[in-house]
Amino acid sequence: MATMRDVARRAGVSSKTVSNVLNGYPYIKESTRARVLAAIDELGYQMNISARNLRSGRTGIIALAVPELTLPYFAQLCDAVIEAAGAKGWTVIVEPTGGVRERELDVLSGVRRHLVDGVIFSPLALGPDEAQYLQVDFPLVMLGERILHGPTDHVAISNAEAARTATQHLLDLGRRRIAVIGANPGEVAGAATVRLDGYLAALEAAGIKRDDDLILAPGLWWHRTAGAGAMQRLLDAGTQFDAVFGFNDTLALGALHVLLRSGRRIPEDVAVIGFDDIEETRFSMPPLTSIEPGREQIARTAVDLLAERIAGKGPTEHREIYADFTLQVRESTAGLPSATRSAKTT
Amino acid sequence: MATMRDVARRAGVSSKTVSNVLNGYPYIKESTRARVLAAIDELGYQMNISARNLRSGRTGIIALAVPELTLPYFAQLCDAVIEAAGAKGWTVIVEPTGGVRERELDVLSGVRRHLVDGVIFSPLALGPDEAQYLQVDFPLVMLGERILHGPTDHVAISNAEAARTATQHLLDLGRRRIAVIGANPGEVAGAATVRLDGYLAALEAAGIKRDDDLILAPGLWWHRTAGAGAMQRLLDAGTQFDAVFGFNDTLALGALHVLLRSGRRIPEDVAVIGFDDIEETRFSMPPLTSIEPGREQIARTAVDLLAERIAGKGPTEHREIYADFTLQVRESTAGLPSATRSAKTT
DNA sequence: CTGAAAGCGCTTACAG
DNA sequence: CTGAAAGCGCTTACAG
Repeated sequence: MATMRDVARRAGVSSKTVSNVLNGYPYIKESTRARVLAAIDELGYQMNISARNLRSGRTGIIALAVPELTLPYFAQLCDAVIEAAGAKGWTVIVEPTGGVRERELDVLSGVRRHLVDGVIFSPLALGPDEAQYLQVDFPLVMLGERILHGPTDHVAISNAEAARTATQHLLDLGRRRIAVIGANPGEVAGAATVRLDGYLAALEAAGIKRDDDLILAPGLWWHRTAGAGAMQRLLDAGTQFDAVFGFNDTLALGALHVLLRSGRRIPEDVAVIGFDDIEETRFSMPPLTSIEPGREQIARTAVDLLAERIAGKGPTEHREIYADFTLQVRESTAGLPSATRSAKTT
Repeated sequence: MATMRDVARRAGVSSKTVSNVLNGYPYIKESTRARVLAAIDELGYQMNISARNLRSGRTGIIALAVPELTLPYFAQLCDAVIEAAGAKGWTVIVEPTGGVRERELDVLSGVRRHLVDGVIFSPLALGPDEAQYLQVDFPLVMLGERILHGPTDHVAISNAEAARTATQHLLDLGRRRIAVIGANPGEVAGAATVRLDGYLAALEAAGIKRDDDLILAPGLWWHRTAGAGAMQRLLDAGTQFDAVFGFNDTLALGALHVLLRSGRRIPEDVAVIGFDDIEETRFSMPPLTSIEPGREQIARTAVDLLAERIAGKGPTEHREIYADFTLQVRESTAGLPSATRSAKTT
């Protein structure tokens, strides 16, 4: 494989000049640049990123660590981050941790520190007691709710407010027995806790008493199957309810499935709302009302903050940005008289 | 940040000895090893992977390049490859290409050649005329149908046979007007072409003439919305049909949505079948019959083949492995009298 | 079982 | 506008 030195020799210059050409250094005679580029082309030269990295510390690569790609929220988040980073000329490597503690610590331990310029990290296993691990010597931007107010920049969903809005939407429709799927007993911090707070706040403001029978814990992984299981337990218990709030869309879609199986009419008997606004919400029957959490904004902001830190800019203190959410009303709560339903996709 | 030399100094040895300890070299006095490990611990030393890489060429990292994570098939494939690679002690970096030609060429050009020990690559933009680009000087395993019989190891779905099985399943149910969504006119090779071949073969065997009105092209990206659009066009055209075969599950689910909107009963009026067996198939109403393409096997085989190539083993000639598929019959084709429908999730 | 020397392929800092 | 020297932090090849 050709090295920079080979290119230099062929072009009749020093390797410094080749390096200058490749790095866009402006003060190069046009004829020199042309000769260098020709030599690069002829030799099929590709720079060795490890070597450049070893010397300069830069790689042009950032890492995005998330729990699991099978959860649509994270898959869509990845695509959005890749998009935002690409606009800045960066490559993203995605590092799924499986929500495994050890692999999440790896992200922070710096094992791959030298491969990337910075890291965007959405933890699942690590919690609020472990903020000390975030004290790292590389640019790091945190996502999610597991560790708030840590020592780094942080981009988060306005979870409590969004959950309150979702609950209020159901209350506005006249629902009073609203089940939630997503509680995580024992969790001190995390999306589950914060969203539950928002739910409870809305109930309290409406003068409705908390009923623990309506608060369901589907487990750590918010897949469809967990939502289906939780809903089945609620039905089996015979608890009365007229609405369901899934703390993410896959939980809500799993619950919706079980409700339809049981013969409930949606939303007449039970209104259903989710959270994340994944693509699939538009295609369930009926389409699922959801909270759009500001995914694009989260991705863009995380990349922007990281870019500043990598450039050594930004304020000394860490920043906490909360993205803007939107309630997306669809038929799973709003309903439509079936006569006016269109065959067109909403 | 501490270097190997710092560790060596602290332990009173040479950096070679530190290197030996870290790389599991067996012939080290136990007391020496203990001193080195203690020094590593005290200094919080982390090896610089770029430096090791520059010298040795090994990184312990493999790249997986796929079009887009928002497509559930690829998200689930990623998780499966990460799992299979992790069992071998490898880290995976995921490189979404967006199906953009230039970024797919980047994967092969070696820009990041020095960051990874090998690459697993599922192209979308690159096609059969471009097999020459696969002639690279690093271990590469190809996935998908875009470039068959290239110069590298290849793992593929038994697409034609699987599509034939899916079509035969519909024929066995007595369906005769089977629409397909997923054709890609102008494509010379790819999943669309091969699956269409399988469909046509099944029809021919059953003595049914091809009807181009039933062959729908949803575009390059097989998202739900593309499936919905294609189905809407079919309905608008007034073409009669009694079954739909979506070339992937998201196309089928988009079509299913439009069919339900239009008031069709599934499967009584129209039977629907997909391809990929994504998690969501179990939660649509009705649940979607699909082809499980052997995802786990594909992931495991791709990693195994790559491991052999990285180790410099394996036969000189390239290998082509076809994964085993399974037809997963669910209610979108089989139906169930509603009386016997259980509230349980299948 | 361990060490001293050389070098992987770049970029930095300094000249000119 | 361009070059010669040094060095980033490891591992290889060779001694002992």
